[in-house]
Amino acid sequence: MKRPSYHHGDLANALTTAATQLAREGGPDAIVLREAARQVGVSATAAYRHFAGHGDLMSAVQKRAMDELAGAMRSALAATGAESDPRAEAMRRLRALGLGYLRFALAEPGLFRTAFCRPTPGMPDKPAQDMSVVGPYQMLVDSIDRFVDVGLLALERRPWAETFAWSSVHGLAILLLDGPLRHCPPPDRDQIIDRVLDGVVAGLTAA
Amino acid sequence: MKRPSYHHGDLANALTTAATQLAREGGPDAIVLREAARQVGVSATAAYRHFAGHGDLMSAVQKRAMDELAGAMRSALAATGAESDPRAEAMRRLRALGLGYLRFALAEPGLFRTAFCRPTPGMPDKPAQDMSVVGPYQMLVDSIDRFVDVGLLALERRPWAETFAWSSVHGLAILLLDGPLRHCPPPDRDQIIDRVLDGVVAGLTAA
DNA sequence: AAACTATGTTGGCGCCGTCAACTTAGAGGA
DNA sequence: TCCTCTAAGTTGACGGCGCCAACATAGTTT
Repeated sequence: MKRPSYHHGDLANALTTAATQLAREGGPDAIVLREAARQVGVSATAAYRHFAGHGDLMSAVQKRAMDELAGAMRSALAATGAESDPRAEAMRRLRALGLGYLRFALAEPGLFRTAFCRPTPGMPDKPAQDMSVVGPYQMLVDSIDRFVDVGLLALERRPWAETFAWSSVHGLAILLLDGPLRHCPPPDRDQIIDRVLDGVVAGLTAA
Repeated sequence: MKRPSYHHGDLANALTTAATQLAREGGPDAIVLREAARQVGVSATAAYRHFAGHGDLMSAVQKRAMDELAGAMRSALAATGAESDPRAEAMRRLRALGLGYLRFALAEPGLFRTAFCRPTPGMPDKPAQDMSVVGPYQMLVDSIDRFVDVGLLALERRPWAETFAWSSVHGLAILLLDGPLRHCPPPDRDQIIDRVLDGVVAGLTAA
């Protein structure tokens, strides 16, 4: 595992990958710059040629995590078969999105927590960070727009509708991962997920 | 600020208070054992006579934070005037609870984040911890039981209904504090909160 | 009064993020 | 071709952290 030349060639990427693996296994707190450098086979301070500091590295990992989440949601959406009734289809797509979100959170808790962890002092906290969320967010917005298109959601109730949906699903993810539901056995868990998705759809489509 | 005697007398409490103040100002990551000891005017290792370690201290702070949250919710509930229509009253109480929850999260972000932060290795993670949440949780359950009592929520939809409500409100809190909504100006914020609470009530009471 | 125990203190370990100063390898112009 | 310049890595050090072992002190008990 010794690199042939003095210069690495793609250290920024290698460090981000190593740090992402750390986050995958232990969440945001497991992202330790020195360990990532160690795994890449480079001195700790070498990282500072490519990252402003720990927060900057973390922010790179966040972006990767968010991309993985977006991918999981995309897959979940793609795995949803077509439907004749457009209303049923709109609901099914929204549920698929939520399910993809939750399944990712449960399958990759470390990455999920990292994706949404609060910007540490020393992190950019620029619009760039919010941009990385555009994948998941845009999918959700599109999915809710369909509700309007097929007449499931009145235009006057459209504003912030996606925020409601996102809040519910995200909150459930947090409660399942870190909250009081964290020791909930999988059968109950699946039932809860179903019920919360029911609530979201009902909350959106209610008169 | 020098204590008169060699023995402090109530060090555990003093440390917890100091640590709680740290958490209030900077969230869970700001809870640093040495700093708490410093502020109390005691050597760092003295804390180990009263706490198993950093995680144990943190867990004590968590309990305090959860108590403060429960207090805020209780106040919010108490501030709600009576209502003639029992259905309207049930809804109003649930909304008051959610509002109290969210206002606390926004007013005391550090404590709120600490209250719900994931058990670190080294923390008990015993039922005791889940017990501390019994205040907020029980209030929510009671409030939703009223929905059943007044016929707003069918019995068959009762299971996990409080989980749905909690997820939505908790998720919104997280998104507002740390998520993509963290720079949302207060007017929009209040509107969002209203809309999400609408969604919760609608999701619960939908046919 | 003596011994015991609960509660502090000091000093030190290994980890962390970060900085300053030095070294190396490779690219580009004379 | 050689020489220089600079981007990319290195070493060594600093202060802060959680934690441990060993020691000191002050109440309590007998």
